[in-house]
Amino acid sequence: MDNFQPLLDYINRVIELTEEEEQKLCSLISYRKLLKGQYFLQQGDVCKSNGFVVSGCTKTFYVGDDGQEHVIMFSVEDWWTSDMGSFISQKPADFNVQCLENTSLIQFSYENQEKMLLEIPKLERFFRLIIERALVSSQKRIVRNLSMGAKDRYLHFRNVYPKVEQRIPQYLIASYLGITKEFLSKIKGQLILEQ
Amino acid sequence: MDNFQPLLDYINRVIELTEEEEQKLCSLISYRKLLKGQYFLQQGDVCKSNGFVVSGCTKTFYVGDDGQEHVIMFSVEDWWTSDMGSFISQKPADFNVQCLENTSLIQFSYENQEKMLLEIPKLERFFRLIIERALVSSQKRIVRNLSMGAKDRYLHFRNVYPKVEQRIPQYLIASYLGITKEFLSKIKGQLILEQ
DNA sequence: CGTCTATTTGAATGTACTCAAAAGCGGTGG
DNA sequence: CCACCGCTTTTGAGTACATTCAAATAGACG
Repeated sequence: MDNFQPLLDYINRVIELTEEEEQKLCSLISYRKLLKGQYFLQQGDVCKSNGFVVSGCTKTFYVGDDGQEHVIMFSVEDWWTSDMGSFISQKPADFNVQCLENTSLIQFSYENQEKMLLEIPKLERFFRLIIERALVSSQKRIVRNLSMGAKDRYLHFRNVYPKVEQRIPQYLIASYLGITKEFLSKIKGQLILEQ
Repeated sequence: MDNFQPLLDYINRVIELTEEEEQKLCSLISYRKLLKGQYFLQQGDVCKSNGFVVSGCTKTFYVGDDGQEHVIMFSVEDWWTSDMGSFISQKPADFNVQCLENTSLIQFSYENQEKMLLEIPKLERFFRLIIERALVSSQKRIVRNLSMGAKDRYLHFRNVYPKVEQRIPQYLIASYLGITKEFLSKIKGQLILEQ
């Protein structure tokens, strides 16, 4: 399937798959298109598949007891999207995943992912490596949240994901950074005055 | 080696190793004792090994530009300790790992870990699974930091790690929670008044 | 042009921090 | 056994960073 090429490229940057393995893999995944606003996963449902974003963008968010939304992550091209906690345990999800744009993604269902790991053991390594990297990023984010003020967290975000910033509404970025939309607006105002 | 039993038990709770594999594994790891206050890893050094804590306790922390310490995690019995970012890239570490008590741990050196993954492919799965769990915890911690006030974060910590709380000085717990020691003290005072 | 959503602005408030000082708590030695 | 030391915790006053709420402004789209 032509549609799966971005994923195969992504995987082959980490490990090397044979033709055969690629075919096997492609037989176990599926392609899906979602419209802006559609949910890939809803809080309370079991996360039955991991998504690899081919185009578009999703936000993963948590709705607290007070009804407030907290953005956990954005997923753009070549990123994964899911509620990993729900996926690995097959228990109800804590998070929602919703499309911020029309989004195409490749789905790994729980059953098929298990199957492909048994049939293509190399993928164990692949997933270990990418999850290691994700864990490192996650830890670094915790450190930033502990050690930086809101302004520096915003500047960091802007430097690291300049393209992501441009396609996502500011109030969602504020939520991702752990601040209110009003305060982010004030920070931006201040940054403009500074130079 | 008798000393490695806690690790073998831990691994066998996740996957199943044969006698042979256990022996192979044990030939590639080493046992190490550190005293209270000693460093397992220092910021700037390359993290050459992952540690599995058999007894004792370590803190992993980051020293910011302003000189302030930020505790990333505590590792007690049956937990891992390292700077994963440094370990997987073999680049200088951002974090320090220091013993809060006399600590015994099992070391996985970078080279030997690679070797064992090649010789015991099952371990790829093992590490994938435990890292997945670590990533889920890390994400949940981010959510707590975004969605809860300091008091609720403390209560959560106290509920989830009651034993850990008792053996670690309060000012380090404050740092882990992302608040000052003074403020944690005030929260505790307030909690006592409340009931 | 009007409507809807997103962003900005301002004033009042709250949560958590800083700094300084005092109190508590082990351990050690006289 | 008590006095002293170093380290941790507590307390308080003043401050800073970030939030809330309300209202005004700006942008996007039909």
